[in-house]
Amino acid sequence: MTIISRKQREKEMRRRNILQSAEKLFYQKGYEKVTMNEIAQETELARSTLYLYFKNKEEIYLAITLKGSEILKEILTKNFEKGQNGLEKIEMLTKAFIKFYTEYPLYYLSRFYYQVPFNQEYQKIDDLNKIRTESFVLVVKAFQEGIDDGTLQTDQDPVKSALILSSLIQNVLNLTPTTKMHMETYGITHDELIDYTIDFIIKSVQNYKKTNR
Amino acid sequence: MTIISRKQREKEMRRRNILQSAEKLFYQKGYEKVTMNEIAQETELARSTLYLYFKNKEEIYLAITLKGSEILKEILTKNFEKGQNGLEKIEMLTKAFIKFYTEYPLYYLSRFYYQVPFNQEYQKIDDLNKIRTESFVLVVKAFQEGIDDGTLQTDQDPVKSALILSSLIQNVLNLTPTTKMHMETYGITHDELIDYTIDFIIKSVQNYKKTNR
Amino acid sequence: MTIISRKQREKEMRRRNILQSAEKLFYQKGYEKVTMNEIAQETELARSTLYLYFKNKEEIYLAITLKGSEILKEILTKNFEKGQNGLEKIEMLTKAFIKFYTEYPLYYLSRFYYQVPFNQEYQKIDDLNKIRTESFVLVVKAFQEGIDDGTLQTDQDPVKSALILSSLIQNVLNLTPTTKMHMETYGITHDELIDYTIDFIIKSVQNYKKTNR
Amino acid sequence: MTIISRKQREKEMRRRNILQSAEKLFYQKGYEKVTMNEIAQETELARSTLYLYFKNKEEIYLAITLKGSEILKEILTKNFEKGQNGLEKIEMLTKAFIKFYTEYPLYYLSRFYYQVPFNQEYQKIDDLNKIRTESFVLVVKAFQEGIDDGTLQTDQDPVKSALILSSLIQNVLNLTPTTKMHMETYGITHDELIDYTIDFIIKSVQNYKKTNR
DNA sequence: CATGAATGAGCTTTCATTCAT
DNA sequence: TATGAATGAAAGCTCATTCAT
Repeated sequence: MTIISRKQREKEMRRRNILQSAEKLFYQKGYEKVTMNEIAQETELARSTLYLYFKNKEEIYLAITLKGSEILKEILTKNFEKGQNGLEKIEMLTKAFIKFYTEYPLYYLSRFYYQVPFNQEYQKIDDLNKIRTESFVLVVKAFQEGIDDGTLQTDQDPVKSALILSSLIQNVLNLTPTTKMHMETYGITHDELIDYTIDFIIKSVQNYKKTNR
Repeated sequence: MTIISRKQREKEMRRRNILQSAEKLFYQKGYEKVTMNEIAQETELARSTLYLYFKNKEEIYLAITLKGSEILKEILTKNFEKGQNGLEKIEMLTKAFIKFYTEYPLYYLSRFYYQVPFNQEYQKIDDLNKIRTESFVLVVKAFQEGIDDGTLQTDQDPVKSALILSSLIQNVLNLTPTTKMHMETYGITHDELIDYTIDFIIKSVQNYKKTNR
Repeated sequence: MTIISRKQREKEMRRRNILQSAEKLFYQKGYEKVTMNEIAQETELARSTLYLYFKNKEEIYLAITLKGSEILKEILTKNFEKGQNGLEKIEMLTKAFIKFYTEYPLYYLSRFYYQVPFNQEYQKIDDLNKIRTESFVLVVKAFQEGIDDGTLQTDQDPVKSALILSSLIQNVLNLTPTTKMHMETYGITHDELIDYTIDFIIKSVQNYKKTNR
Repeated sequence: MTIISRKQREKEMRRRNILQSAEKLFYQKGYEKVTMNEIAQETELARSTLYLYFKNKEEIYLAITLKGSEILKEILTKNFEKGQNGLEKIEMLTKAFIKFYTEYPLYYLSRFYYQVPFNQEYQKIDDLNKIRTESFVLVVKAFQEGIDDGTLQTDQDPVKSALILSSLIQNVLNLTPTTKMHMETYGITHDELIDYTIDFIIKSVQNYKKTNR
């Protein structure tokens, strides 16, 4: 039994290694530009060996994206529960995004390269979408709670606000080259921008008529 | 002389045709997935003829992006001048983005595919960056003006707010598949989201202590 | 116009060259074992150039087979008309097969490698089958005529006899390695076997009660 | 000793299993299209285990072919002895082929795929050829006997007739797609064709001057 | 100026075979 | 003995780019 599990562990390890290498490369160059050869070299395996672990390039990509979405969902769920009211929940969720990005920056590629033309048949895409929806629902819930308990502005739409929140955070975490350029021009660091954005979000959604922060 | 200029005009025409076809295709399928063959067919030219007008595929992409950035800058500049104070200028600039997106949707690809790994040598990238910077500066200026004249919240950083504004608008105009999915789940239309986002931005940056909108 | 036709001729020439090389290789090694690379080398073209002339390997194979079937049909048709009665027509058709084989031996591969797993969709296969059927019908007709005019045995089935005739001729023209071995063992040449087979066929189908050959 | 022989029996068993699976697959899809993986799966063994029993794919093929040739030879030998004169022997041999084909259809692949480019070095090919020659010699002998005893036409060449006989039978048992198509066109069944061919053969070789069948 | 033709480099993927365990 | 893992070699095919006309 120990033998089996060792082998399995090793196999799982290899799989993870492949995913790590692929993540890194996808992140650096984008899905299309990365070749199976590069992934193989990065993993120090033969190109053909990759096909023992993944059916094709798409599956590698999907595995990474799925994993990332799962981790994010987990972090979001935990943080959601830590908030005592709607506003706090929004704060905690926002920080959850930051935490995810900081600890697993590579997974962020998922947002950028989600454009990949998957064979629609893939049932795995459904899995992915399910998880992402579950994550998003948390944000909506937090908004709804805050609207109900009066910690957030009561005239806002929870869904639309959730969409805006997600957009903002993703953008500020995963900067485009142009944005980077603007930041350099004005000497702004990434951390500064992140902090500012968090403040901006909170200020924009909280019920300033009620709370005095 | 007239002959020369006619020829030149025709040449310019062809160039534009190529760019139009390419824009459309890049927009539909993404830079990587578009082949020179497709661009040629769309333009009704031979594949090799494209190379008389552009050094390679990258240059076509760059030309489109540059053109789009120029148009955007122009619209922003015009609208900037229409605003009487900082807040109005921010409003006008926000609407300028919408206008640009509505009238030249194809150029929006630029944001998404800006990731294309250009040979750093390209001097054309500098041109592009220059124009984009000029556009961005306008937004910063508007914020500064509003902060100075008291129509915008005085404790905000004009540059960081400009970055957030740009991000938000771009994201809300050019939706990711995931965002689209969330919108479908909750039955939200694109126009609704755009309107909501504009309101959100204005509300977030204006000096609510002073103005009563 | 001459320019166009020259170019077209040259293009047609290349196509033929490719087909010739492919024929030779298919004949020598069998469809599966022949690579596009080999065909390219044999034709002194780049591998990718082949794809300008044929969509894929299957199409090359089909083109050869189709061409061969067309030539055979033509020869059969001509010879069919030369025979004055059924028996003579059978003789002429038999000789037509020999002639075809002698002049275009490579096309004989068609019989052997017809097993190739074509995508059923191919409409070209229908074309091929049509021509082959037309050829076969000629043989059936000849038998029917001979049965009717009494030069062939009257108690035979024209279709089944036609099937046997075709089989025999094809086999004797295109020898399997085992058959070759047997021939070597007994010191029999290919021409001897062909002659003997022709005699055998005629003797077997003719009306010996009537004719005195 | 019993232990050893049990082991040996088991080993022999495995070998046979592999051959059975391979036969089936070769028959269905052709040598080239069958992968070692498929053979392994069909046998419920690991891919690499096949290599303990056979040096490579070719050897599997050869083993099947050899086995088939041995069985055929045996059946031919038995039937040869049952015939009382040359004509009867030819009849019995013809029926032997049919019997072999009916009972061991899979082995028939041997004829079709004999084209496989074996490394000439193989000594096993000599074994195969020896057996096939022995089978063929039987047919020749039967013809010779019939010629000598007057039951077969006396002016025929025993070897050449034997070659024709073999060809005819093999072809009629193992139909090409084209032949199948012709048969469908005219609504002829395989059994009908087989029966007709047997009659045809007998009628063609027997001494009609002497016998009155 | 325009193009048809050609190509080299590179892609994803398959598969027979080897080898350490 | 049996196998899972690994791999090299090769396959078919695509595409941006070049070049002679």
